[in-house]
Amino acid sequence: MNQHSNVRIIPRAGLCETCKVREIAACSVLDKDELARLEAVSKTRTFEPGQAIFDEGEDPRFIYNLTEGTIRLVKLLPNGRRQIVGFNFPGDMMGLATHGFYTCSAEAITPIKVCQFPRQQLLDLLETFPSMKTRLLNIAADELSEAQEQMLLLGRKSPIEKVASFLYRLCQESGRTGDSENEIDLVMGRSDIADYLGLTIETVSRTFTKLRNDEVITLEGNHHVIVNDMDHLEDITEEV
Amino acid sequence: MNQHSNVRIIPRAGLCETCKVREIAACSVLDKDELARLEAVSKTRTFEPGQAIFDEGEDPRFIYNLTEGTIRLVKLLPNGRRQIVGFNFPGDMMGLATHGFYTCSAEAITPIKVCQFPRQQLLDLLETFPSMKTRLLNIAADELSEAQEQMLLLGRKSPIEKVASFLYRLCQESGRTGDSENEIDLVMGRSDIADYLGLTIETVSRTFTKLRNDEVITLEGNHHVIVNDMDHLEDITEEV
DNA sequence: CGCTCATTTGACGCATGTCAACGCGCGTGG
DNA sequence: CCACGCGCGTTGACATGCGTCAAATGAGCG
Repeated sequence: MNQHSNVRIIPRAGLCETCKVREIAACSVLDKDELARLEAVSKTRTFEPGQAIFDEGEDPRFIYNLTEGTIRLVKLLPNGRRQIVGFNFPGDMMGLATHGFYTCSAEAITPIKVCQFPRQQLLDLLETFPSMKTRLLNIAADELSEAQEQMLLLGRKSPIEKVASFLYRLCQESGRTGDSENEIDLVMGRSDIADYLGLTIETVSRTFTKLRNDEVITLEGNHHVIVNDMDHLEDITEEV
Repeated sequence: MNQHSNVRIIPRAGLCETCKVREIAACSVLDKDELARLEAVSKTRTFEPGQAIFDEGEDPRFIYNLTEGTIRLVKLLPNGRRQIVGFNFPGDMMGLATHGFYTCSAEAITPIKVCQFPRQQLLDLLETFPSMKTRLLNIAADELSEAQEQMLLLGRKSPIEKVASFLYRLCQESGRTGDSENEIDLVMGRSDIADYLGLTIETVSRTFTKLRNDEVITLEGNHHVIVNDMDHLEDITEEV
């Protein structure tokens, strides 16, 4: 499963300054000197689609910052049941939430790049970076809000509300990062979407079909979605 | 709904020192001097069962620390649908997770006492309390782990697995706080349990009955549960 | 162009929700 | 002290939405 063996470890040399998530990641609050100290303990690593960055239950030796690509956070149950508890995009931190072990696995969906920090070294450094500690606290509070929203979705929404909510969130995210808020690329497959929304792939597929037939969305291939009626989509997220 | 009007505001006078959650709450890491400064901005308030401490969507002016009693964190959907995203017990912080507004309501289940801090004053103080900021970061990370576990439960577990998981967690909590880990008091009603587990009250009731008939648990009244076979209960939490 | 895997579509059954009635405990008032 | 009503929980009958299983279609890629 976990193919840690053949990952490339890229030596760092003033890379933070040119980092693609320099402006949005947790380290964005650091000054040049602090950033240099952080960089001194960090490594850049790459993973291919399907590879695990870490596995649920492992000793959480590292904390990661995703700089390129998309990953899924996965929890497993006997019987092959799977729940995706979140998708991470560039700028997101992974591996902070633990109980003495990683509480979920992190798997690359696309080719990814991460910034890897030895956990204890990062936590030690954090004690000298008050601004970054505050930043992390805010990030954690935000993630908690998102998790609560997802609990509402999983516990009380119908399949069509779930899918609409999922698409609507991606649109907002897309809008915030400067891209068109009416077009989104789904880098994850239907089965990832199903395991994120607590549905089967068949139900996800049927729901996409229904949204297409109702002309709320247009599908160009399986991974590109155009939202024709954003207001209607928003209505569907909390249908009566 | 929200009956803020008739709550009692109790003046503080060195109360932190005798606080019942002094050893477990986030403020436990503070020294005497720091505690005095924290206490200076705090108020103690009490609420009766059913009263809201704050409501979803409100301006998050305060952060709270629960010192006595039990509260539920609630999110609502049109159609009367409700999801309880968590229960809080003495020592828990409330109101940290926000997006510029409270992301859920907090309602007293039992009579409660809280310690109320003006949000910005607490955040300002936090900048001078590095140890408490670290503590809060750890607490937030823990809550995130719990939220992920709850997503797994809501998205992928069967009713009996959900109820068993719920009871099993309460037993562990009970064990950690020094009480018997085989007996628990359910302060919340069946409808709170249902809305926490993403089920209907009927299904919760039937599932309790099944666990009783299978002699996994014994019910003494509706609110006191004795676990007869903890290993069996644990097995049921992830049945194949 | 053809293979493979992902996705879609269809048929079917069951688990869980819905609706309704009943029971029980508790507080209130006669 | 008992009768009554109300809220909460339980139980039963029924319906249906979503999961399961199976087959067809389509997209991506060598």
